[in-house]
Amino acid sequence: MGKRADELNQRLKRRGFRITRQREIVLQELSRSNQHLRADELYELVKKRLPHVSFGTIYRSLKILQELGMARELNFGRCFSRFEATESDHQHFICTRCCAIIDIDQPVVLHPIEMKIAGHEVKVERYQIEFYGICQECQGSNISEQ
Amino acid sequence: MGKRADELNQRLKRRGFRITRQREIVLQELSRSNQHLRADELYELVKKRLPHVSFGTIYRSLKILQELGMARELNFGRCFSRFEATESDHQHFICTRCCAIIDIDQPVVLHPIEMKIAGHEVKVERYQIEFYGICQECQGSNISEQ
DNA sequence: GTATTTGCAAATACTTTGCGGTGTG
DNA sequence: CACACCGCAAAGTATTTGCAAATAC
Repeated sequence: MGKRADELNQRLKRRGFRITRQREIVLQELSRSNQHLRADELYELVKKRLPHVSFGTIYRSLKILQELGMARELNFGRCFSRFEATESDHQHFICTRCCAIIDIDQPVVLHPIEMKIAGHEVKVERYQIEFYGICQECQGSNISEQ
Repeated sequence: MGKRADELNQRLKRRGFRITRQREIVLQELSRSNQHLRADELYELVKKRLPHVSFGTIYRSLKILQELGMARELNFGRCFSRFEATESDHQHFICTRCCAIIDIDQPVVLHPIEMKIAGHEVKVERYQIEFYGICQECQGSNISEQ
């Protein structure tokens, strides 16, 4: 059994959830495709292995995976909701024209001094940086540009 | 006429859009309430001044305001879509429990070196940093934390 | 005058939920 | 063998769209 599936089962068990093939496959497909999947794309992938799976199950599994900290929902402006498995900590570039999402793999670290949020008694657990702009492909389809 | 309305009219004209009371009021209400409004909240505010306004108009005006760079849509995970007027550049803290959004007014600057996104031929136009965590109110109503 | 925009309502898109049957622990 | 979970379908929620009337230019 994969290390990842192991982790999932442990976390499910610890929270009183049951171990099911559906949840395992949803996580597998989400992790395997290193992309940012819309719910319907994930549904199609899972359906190849579980032909009778339903959207309800996809959404319910995603919700639990998020609760377990093994998946994350991404919403960027007007673009669709996307989901990704949370393996590495990385940031995203989002094309404001075509909604393409590109992972920024090298760490973008905020200096401690910049993380001070004075005056607000909040507990910051994580931060997420989104870079917005125009992707290479959309630049190409511009009005005469090299 | 307000400076802000002036700016709106100029931008509308430049893009061949027409100047209408609806668009002016949508922008006014969005700017006046220094909050992050859901579409339905904005609708209620505008409705006080234009009793027959419709959701269609709200959404269409918001889309144009965004196109003109005078409003911005915010989506944070599972929380609703919110809209805000783009006056100052600031970042956001989002409570993962109650979806409260707190503005971080002091600048959080990324050092130039940290903005290099090597290997991707993209044009970064802006970035947005979101801090996630638990807000003061939700910390108070805690039950158990590990 | 005419092309854009509005109000209204219906349609759409995405997600959630109720329920009866199924499978895990 | 009890209770969580699934598949299915229907409902819910947020947003978009078609169209005739109103309005900006």
